[in-house]
Amino acid sequence: MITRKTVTSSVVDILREKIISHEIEAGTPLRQNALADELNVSRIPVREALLQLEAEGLVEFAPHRGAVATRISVDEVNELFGLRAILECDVLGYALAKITDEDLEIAQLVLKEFDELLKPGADRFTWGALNWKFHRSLYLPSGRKRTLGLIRQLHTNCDRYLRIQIQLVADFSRAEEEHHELLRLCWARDKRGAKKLLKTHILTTGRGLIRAFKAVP
Amino acid sequence: MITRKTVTSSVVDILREKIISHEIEAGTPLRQNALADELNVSRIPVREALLQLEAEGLVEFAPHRGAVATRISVDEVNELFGLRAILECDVLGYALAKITDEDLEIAQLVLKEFDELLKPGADRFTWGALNWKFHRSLYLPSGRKRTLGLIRQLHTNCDRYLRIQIQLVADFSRAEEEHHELLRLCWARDKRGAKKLLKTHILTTGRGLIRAFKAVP
DNA sequence: TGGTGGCATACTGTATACGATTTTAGTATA
DNA sequence: TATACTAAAATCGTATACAGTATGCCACCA
Repeated sequence: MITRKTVTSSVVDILREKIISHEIEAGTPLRQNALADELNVSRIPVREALLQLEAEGLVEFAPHRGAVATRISVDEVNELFGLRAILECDVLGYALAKITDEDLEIAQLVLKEFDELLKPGADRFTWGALNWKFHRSLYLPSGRKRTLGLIRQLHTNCDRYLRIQIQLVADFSRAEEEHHELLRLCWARDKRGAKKLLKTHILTTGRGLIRAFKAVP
Repeated sequence: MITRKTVTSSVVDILREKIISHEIEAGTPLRQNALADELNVSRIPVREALLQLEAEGLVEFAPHRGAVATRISVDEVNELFGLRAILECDVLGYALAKITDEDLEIAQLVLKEFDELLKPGADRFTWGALNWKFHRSLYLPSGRKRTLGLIRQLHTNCDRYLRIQIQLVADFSRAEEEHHELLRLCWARDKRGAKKLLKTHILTTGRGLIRAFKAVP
């Protein structure tokens, strides 16, 4: 099965990555012509990509003034992690009711990839993608597509700010430990314990980010 | 302050209304040419409108096959109302901590509009919009923009299915009573009571809808 | 010198045109 | 009769072209 990719979808991916990685800084106006020239495409796919990114919350449009990479406040970071905590704990509850051993083994494999990442010299920029992959593997059995869609968006937005703090290495390894513990609780089908841990897992990450955020405004 | 409207945004509004009102039925392929001719615009704004509606969950795109009005399952209705219950209760908690008497008076006014609506002969199709207006007025003081955005989308999606059941008149007046009671609890700043009522308010509406849904598949 | 109005420029929004892909209908073959 | 293949039509995706709107600069006036 080959997957056909439209130009627009490629542009979406490229721009999303550039925004998440802060190659495009928050507040930067996104000139359609410039982006089109840079990517060797016409303005139409660029426009359509920007519209999709607006839906994801990464850019904002103003009529006749174009798109701007959104600038986010501390309050909003707080809100994002709060939403994640609520929605992810909820969906985890549904997932644990149905989760199979095979599902858990898949999650285990993702954690293996994580271990690689923590070795020195590894590309830490894939951390966000891998983090999402792990979390998603636990939520997928719930079958709650809408919720998963919302959570995915929240992760994308959170990643933008997680990447600011490279100094969060310590936090990464803490997260890693919590992931292992979380998976253990899932194997035990301990719904209450897993939800509780997940909540603090998400909220402490958020708080750590906000602390670092305030230090370097 | 005049509000400039682009063609695209008008098309979004028109198509959204058509989908919510079931003038465009679920599963219908949305031909870009046909829509463009019908609305006397070119295909570009139609495409861009469809992209936005995809983000709202009202249509789905398949590459080179175009957009289709999404068909929703009972499970998904269930999920939507579940999400509403969680998110709205959460945001109501934050809102009640800050809500002022002026905010509450605004909400009161919206309820007045509601009373008009329940009189015989009134246009029941604006019910969904008004319902959202009331709920929003209670949540707005929270200042949680992201959450409000998500909830708005959920309301739009729920409306599509609420409108199927015109026979839900009884349910409408029940909802109306609950709105008054909810507002009363907000005046009293009874956070726990308000959240509890809101939860059952949303979930019973959802369950009623699903019952009716199963009766007429 | 400070402010207002008008023009030039840059950029966005929309239309039109073209090329690519999918679907469909028809024909040939097993 | 059913299936595989081919050609044509329909539809989508993208490029190019034009029109409308915002922004900045400069002349002009108080």
